[in-house]
Amino acid sequence: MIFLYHKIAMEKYSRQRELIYHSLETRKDHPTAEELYLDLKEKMPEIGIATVYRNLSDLCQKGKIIKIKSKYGPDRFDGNLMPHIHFQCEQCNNIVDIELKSEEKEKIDNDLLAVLNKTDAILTTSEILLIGICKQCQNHGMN
Amino acid sequence: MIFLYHKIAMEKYSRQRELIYHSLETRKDHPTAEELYLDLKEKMPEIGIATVYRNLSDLCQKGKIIKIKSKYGPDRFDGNLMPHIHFQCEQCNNIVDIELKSEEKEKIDNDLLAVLNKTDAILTTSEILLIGICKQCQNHGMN
DNA sequence: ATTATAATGATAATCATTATCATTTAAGGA
DNA sequence: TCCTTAAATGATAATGATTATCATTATAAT
Repeated sequence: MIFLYHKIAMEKYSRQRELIYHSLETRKDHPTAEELYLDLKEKMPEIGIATVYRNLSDLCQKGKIIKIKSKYGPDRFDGNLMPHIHFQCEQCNNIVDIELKSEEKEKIDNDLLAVLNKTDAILTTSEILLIGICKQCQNHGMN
Repeated sequence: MIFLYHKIAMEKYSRQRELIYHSLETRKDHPTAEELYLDLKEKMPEIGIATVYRNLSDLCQKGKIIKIKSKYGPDRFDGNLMPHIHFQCEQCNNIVDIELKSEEKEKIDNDLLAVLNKTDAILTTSEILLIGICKQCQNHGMN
């Protein structure tokens, strides 16, 4: 006899997802999927790159991490959910967080909301990317 | 007798580049390379998609147009060089310009500069993308 | 222990973009 | 006008990043 029944789709634990998430939570940089994959392979040699992409994508959809569309090169991932903006160096392509004090964040949000109010859109989120030349690249010149 | 001499690399006119640039200058939306290609093919059936990508890339480097890294889907291109920010609808993926009055732009720039001054970076440019739900999608619900 | 199914890893497939290269075209003399 | 030169083109191969497929494994509940 066969019983057919529904089961609600539920997340099932996996060591891989745990590792991916924990790594992004603790790293301070913003690795690409491949950079993260190569790093995690050291701790877990059997991990596959598809698993990394799959979980990064899932974690983004659940809002647990953020995908950054890099101005140059492939997408990067960020486990920092605190209000912040990004700075990308146009020479070394590195992206660093710029943390915002709550008063700074409010000021910027207010400016942006004032601008958006002219339209009839609902604001979900905003992304600010500053682009320029970082300290190191100013000193070393072009590599 | 053969004379060898240098010639400064100089831009040579092409009907294709003219068409691509003029189209982006006048369009108010932000097409992807492929969308633009399909549109231009109607006026110039012999145009190739490589030519579109090539010229979009060149025009970007010369600062005559802007490449927008879309939150969803492939890159988009923008011929509007006036100070403005973008709004992308997370349901229909459309991107629209939000023009800034010079006082609004100044306010935002000042906020961002204040934040950046904590670092030692030089600011070249900034990109602001607002994400949310546009008027149409609020009315029609999810398609 | 059994069962159901979510998740994985290998890899094929896809999508967007860039590189290659033979041919065409624009521009500037002869 | 006719040459010459090199930039630009268009077709298409190649690449890079990401997603889909699918047989197998691992988790969690009974």
